Amino acid sequence: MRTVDPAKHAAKRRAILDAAAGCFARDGFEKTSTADLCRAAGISSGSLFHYFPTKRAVFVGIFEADTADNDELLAAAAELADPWEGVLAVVEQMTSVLSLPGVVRLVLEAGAQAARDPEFAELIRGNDDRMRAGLAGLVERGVRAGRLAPVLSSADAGNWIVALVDALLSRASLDEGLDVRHERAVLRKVLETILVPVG
Amino acid sequence: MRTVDPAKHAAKRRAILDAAAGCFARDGFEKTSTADLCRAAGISSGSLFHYFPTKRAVFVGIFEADTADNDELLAAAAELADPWEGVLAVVEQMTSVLSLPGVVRLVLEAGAQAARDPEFAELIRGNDDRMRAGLAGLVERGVRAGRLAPVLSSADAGNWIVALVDALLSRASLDEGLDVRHERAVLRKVLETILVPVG
DNA sequence: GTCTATAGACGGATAGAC
DNA sequence: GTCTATCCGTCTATAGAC
Repeated sequence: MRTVDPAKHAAKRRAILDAAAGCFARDGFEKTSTADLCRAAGISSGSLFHYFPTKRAVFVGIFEADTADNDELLAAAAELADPWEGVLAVVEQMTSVLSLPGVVRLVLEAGAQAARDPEFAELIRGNDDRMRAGLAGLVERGVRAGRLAPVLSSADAGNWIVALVDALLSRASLDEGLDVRHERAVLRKVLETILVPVG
Repeated sequence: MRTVDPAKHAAKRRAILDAAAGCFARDGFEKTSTADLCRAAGISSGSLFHYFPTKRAVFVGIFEADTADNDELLAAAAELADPWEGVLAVVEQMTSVLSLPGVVRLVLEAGAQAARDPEFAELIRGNDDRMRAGLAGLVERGVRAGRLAPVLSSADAGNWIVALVDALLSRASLDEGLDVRHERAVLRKVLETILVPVG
């Protein structure tokens, strides 16, 4: 008999990843034990290692899921008529997690882990690269349409938009009382100064 | 002993911190064992715990030492006649560690640790605050002298200069092959666009 | 004999993987 | 639940300066 239901398998996997994300965000990768993961997901240790070969695989799995989300976001932005609006939409979405401390911490943890896990770093960098390329494309379109007159090349602009968002995230994680609304406004001002929307 | 030699004690402490910084940068806080620290510093566990009560205290000690360094840097910059040059000097110094992968990784690790160690976060944030305030002061002086015409308030400018540098650091940690020279040039261009040096 | 500095063994606890 | 490995920090012991 076929005891394998792929949909159910994927759903369980996702449920484990969701529970694990909370653990990793709260305690970090190293200090999260596999027992913690089992408890959070409400499963046995046998079950955990059925779905993932190692603790690391659980952590990596969380960020593999991000790739698709980012592509969606960029595709949606690319469909907007105004590239400047597209840039703003992407930035807004990227900074929307500022109100979710767990996500910010998870990003921090990913950065630290990537520093000593080259394979994982490649995954993270791949995600970032897509984001940078997508934003660079939006800027380039804006330039061609005469909508943007950036002081940087499109490629540099894409890179630094992502960098600015990252900087805001990391500061938010350190400064609990940060005025998110204000900083987002300043970020927008900086973007305007660099990208120079026209018309 | 009456004859405690404070200089010798401080020197040994510093030597341990230096050795530890390498370990923490390479392996992270959690994965660095106290035995690793002892090996790196060439001392015994008894000695290590004579100078520091816990492993965490060693880690924290590394960043406590930074406070003084930053203050020095800001003081030196404040003495320059031209505030814009002062800003550039500070930024140059802050980004000089880009070629030292160890330092970059240590910064990453600090961010991750701060996310779950409020007391340590306060130390890091304190260091950052001084930096932000110092830069804001430089910008403010530039404005009063008619040397700068920034598109942001001085306080916001100080905040975002630090953010820009942080952004560059975090990107460098992920992307080994980053063209540091180019990115520093772009950073300078961005600073010029935001701060608008006049004359 | 008191104090600092050093060394290194050891214990109780906990981890990951199965 | 098992099994092996590892870890942090304590504890005891030794050496020398006063």
